[in-house]
Amino acid sequence: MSEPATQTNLSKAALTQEKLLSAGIHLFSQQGFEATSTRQVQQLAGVQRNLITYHFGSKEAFWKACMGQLFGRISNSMQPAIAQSVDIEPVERIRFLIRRFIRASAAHHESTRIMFDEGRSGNWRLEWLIAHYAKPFFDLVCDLYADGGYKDTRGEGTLTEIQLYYLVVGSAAGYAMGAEYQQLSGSDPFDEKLIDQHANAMAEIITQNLTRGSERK
Amino acid sequence: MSEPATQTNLSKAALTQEKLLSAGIHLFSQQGFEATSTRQVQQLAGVQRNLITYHFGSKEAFWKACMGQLFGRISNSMQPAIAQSVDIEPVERIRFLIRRFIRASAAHHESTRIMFDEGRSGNWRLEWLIAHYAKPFFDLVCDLYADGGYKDTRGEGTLTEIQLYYLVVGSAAGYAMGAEYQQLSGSDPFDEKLIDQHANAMAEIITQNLTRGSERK
DNA sequence: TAAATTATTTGCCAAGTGGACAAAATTAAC
DNA sequence: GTTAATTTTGTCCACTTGGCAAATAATTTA
Repeated sequence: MSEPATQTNLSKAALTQEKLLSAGIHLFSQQGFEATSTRQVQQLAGVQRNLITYHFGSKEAFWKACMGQLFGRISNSMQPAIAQSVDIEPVERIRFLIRRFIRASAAHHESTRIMFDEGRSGNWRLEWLIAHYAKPFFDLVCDLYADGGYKDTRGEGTLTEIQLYYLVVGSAAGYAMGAEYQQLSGSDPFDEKLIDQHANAMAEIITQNLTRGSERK
Repeated sequence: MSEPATQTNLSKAALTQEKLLSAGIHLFSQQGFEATSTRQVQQLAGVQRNLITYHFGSKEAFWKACMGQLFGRISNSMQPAIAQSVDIEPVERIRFLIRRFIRASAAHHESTRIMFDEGRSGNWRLEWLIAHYAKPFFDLVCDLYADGGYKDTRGEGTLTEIQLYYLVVGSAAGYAMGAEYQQLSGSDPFDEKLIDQHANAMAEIITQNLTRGSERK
């Protein structure tokens, strides 16, 4: 009666968990961890009041489960692309991966909000996010940065690795701030054509700056 | 005894207000509006418990006062630069203003956090921020976008106005997320040299993409 | 089908919060 | 010295929250 369910459980319980995770991802990303109550999550999920404790043990464990699911989705989208593009010429590969990442940022805009929330002050959530998501992604950026020849021109008009990281991540801010985007521009941030345009432009902008840096040298 | 103080008041009361505003800006930007209590603000400010109500009337009015001060600082830094650069050649002016804005974003990184918080869902705070800050700034971006000749090449590898807006604003995400930046890169985001490098690189990147667009035409 | 395990529902609480009102006490102004 | 401005202290009360525990229901197993 008191043992948490395992992942191998079948439909009913698994469905409840899925509903909770979806609601949790949404609310944690919209309001942050502290401002989100488990009751709120359960209500949005349309399930009864104590099922988070039952299925996940605690609010903290539930948050980690939500993040695992959210960043797992992104990983599922990026990892194959990363692996399959190893043989492509570096600059073209960067272009490809940037486009891919921008589209993933739009599709999973909750992740941007989460990072914007938790990146401000150090706590156990930031630790978790860095270890499971930010650090691996930053390492990838560093690898691509080196492959693209950025390092040779450092310091002139070029970005450091971490600045490049935030340029890419930050450019997805519009997806995280749908309400503001909408009110400022009058257009829908999730319009597929606009997302593609954004993805293409970012790929151009960054590799272009990279290439120019090489030419300058 | 119950009338709020006017701005013309002298030192003692004015000092209390300043301390409250500084603490309020810090906490609102660090935790968001809902998660920040007036007691917390007063404690950080080192003043007694009911002075927010006394000096500002309510938490809501206090928030607006904080935002007025914060965005006023940015305005004080940007407006003269905008006015004094009207005669400079468009692309060079864009370069100049971008550098200026990036430095202001680093100096007043609270503003980025606030926008990242409030841009997510529409409420009276977003209304206020858009009317007093985001809209005027977005209009400026649109003007510069037009002056720079972006409009002629739209749709190829270039950004829309709103995408450009978020590219610039979002690239300052690193200043808003000091803890994450620090842990990822090991360096201090507020190092003056790094800020300058960032400002210069952003100016290069954007005008370069702009120029390339024109050449393509 | 009975027993056992898993899952959901409901009751409850102990503690804490938070903004605002009110009145006293202190300080400054005139 | 009287008046007004400012600070300090007291208090309220509705509301929230995470979690524990027990009751009920559903599902599985023997």
